[in-house]
Amino acid sequence: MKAASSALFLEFSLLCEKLSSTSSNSEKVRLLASYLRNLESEDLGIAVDFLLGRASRVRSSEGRANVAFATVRDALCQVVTFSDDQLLQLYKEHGDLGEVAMELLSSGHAAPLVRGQLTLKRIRDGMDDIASAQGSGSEKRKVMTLTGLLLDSSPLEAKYLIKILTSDMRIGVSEGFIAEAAAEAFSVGKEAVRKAYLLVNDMSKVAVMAKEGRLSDAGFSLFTPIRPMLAEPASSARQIIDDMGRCYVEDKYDGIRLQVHKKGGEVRLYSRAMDDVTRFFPEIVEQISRLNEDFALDGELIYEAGGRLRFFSLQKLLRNEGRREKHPLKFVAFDALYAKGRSLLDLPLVERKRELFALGYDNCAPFKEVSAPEDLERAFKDSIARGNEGIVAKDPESTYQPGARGKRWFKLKKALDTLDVVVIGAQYGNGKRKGLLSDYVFAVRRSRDDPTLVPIGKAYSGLTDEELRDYHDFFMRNKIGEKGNTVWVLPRLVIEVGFQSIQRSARYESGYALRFPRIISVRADKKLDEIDDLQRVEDLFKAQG
DNA sequence: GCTGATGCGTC
DNA sequence: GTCGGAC
DNA sequence: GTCCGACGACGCATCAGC
Repeated sequence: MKAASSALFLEFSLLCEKLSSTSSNSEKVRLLASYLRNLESEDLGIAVDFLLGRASRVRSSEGRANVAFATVRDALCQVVTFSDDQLLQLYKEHGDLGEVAMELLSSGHAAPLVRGQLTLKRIRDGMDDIASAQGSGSEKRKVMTLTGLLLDSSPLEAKYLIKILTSDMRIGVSEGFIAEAAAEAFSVGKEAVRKAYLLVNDMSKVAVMAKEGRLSDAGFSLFTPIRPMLAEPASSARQIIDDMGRCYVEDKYDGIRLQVHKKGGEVRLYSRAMDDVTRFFPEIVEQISRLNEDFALDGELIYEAGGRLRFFSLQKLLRNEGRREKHPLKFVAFDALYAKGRSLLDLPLVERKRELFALGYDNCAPFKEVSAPEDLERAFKDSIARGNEGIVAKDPESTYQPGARGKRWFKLKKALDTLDVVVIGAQYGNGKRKGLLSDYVFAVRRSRDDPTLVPIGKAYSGLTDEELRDYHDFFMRNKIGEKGNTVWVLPRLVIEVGFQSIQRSARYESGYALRFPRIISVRADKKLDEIDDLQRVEDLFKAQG
């Protein structure tokens, strides 16, 4: 008898099948709980990671394996024969690489006579191998390892193998359900599991803690980031006041969310996804390490010069390790999570602000208390005038709720600009939008006198499923060509797109692109000669300052 | 050494 | 970041 | 209220292939 036995991957795959075919939340929890209950600790950790599409633990906190379409295609090539056309066709039909793999394997070209048995641990080892591949030849190595696993996979197992590897599970299960299931499986309180998760921030660890009765070990600790609290979008100052009454308001900066932990001489910076980004921003480390106290702060990293380009300037630095030049970076702190040796998460904002300002850090975000819509409105205008995105309004009595987008923090952003554009193409969707033209490419006129259409962006967001289905048929009737994933259509459908701002772009012929585009309405009343032109785009771009 | 494809993380 | 859909 | 999935633009790192 082998000591290192491990749960079968086939059972895991069957569970996933059941999960994806049920829409009932309670049924999902029940299925998960009865599966998780019988796993020993190591398998439990792996199973939770896999359920969340987290392939490996090496190299990346988010479990990414640096594998997507191309690598999977190359591995499948080793196992089954198919043409490029076939593959694209299948992908178009299924909108999901895992399902494509299942389909290809079940056509039965290459099933070996004897298949090794796949266990969770064996898959995890393979995933680790793939994720840790680096340097010259790493692509080949990834393909080889994946091929090895595929050779031992039944079609169903291949489906989930690929889904995990590409972090593309789509089984309707995420952290929330796992938390509930772990509570049920190991007979512990749901709240205890949730609370541990907010602090430990790793569902696979939390599940194991629940199993082993160690949930109470969880506590806030320095150098373990927590999920940042989020703000709910609001449509007006009045709505915010109606919901919260009195609130604290501060500017919404166009930067990068940052959590700063300091203990003694050690300073660590964490991004919104809780990746350690310390190495990219030495300026901030230097500023923070001058301070005396130990603490954890929440705030926004901003670029102080560059006008409209502030966010882009930051983005350039984000992966740029070991640079020599200095940049005008500033960490604006707006919350304190930990100070004086204790967690502040359960204190109301009023007191957290007090603790924050008591640290003597000179870049705390200024804030004001308001209780009238007009005052909030004024704060909003002032913020825009300072070149910021809008405001965030917070309930002074609220505790810090990690990861929550509740009605305790609201954000109010600048009103959208809009353009009337015409749809010139549409792309096939993935997952639940498989086989559906679900992403529209649109264009403006070159000028008032020149009706040539120049592409400027893509959008789907804003349409309902029903509308997508209707326009799918419309586009198929107006199809004039097809290339890759895109169907080109006669320019007949005029839509109004909203966006946050306009960017220079090499991606589109127009030379511009839209930030956060969405479809506001379909302008069936408008004709092709009524859409906006490039001149207007340029005007809007310049007006941004 | 350069270029294009690919992957990933920020908003 | 955005949004719609389902519970 | 909350969770989930289907999507936008950008820029950088990495690797394959020339």
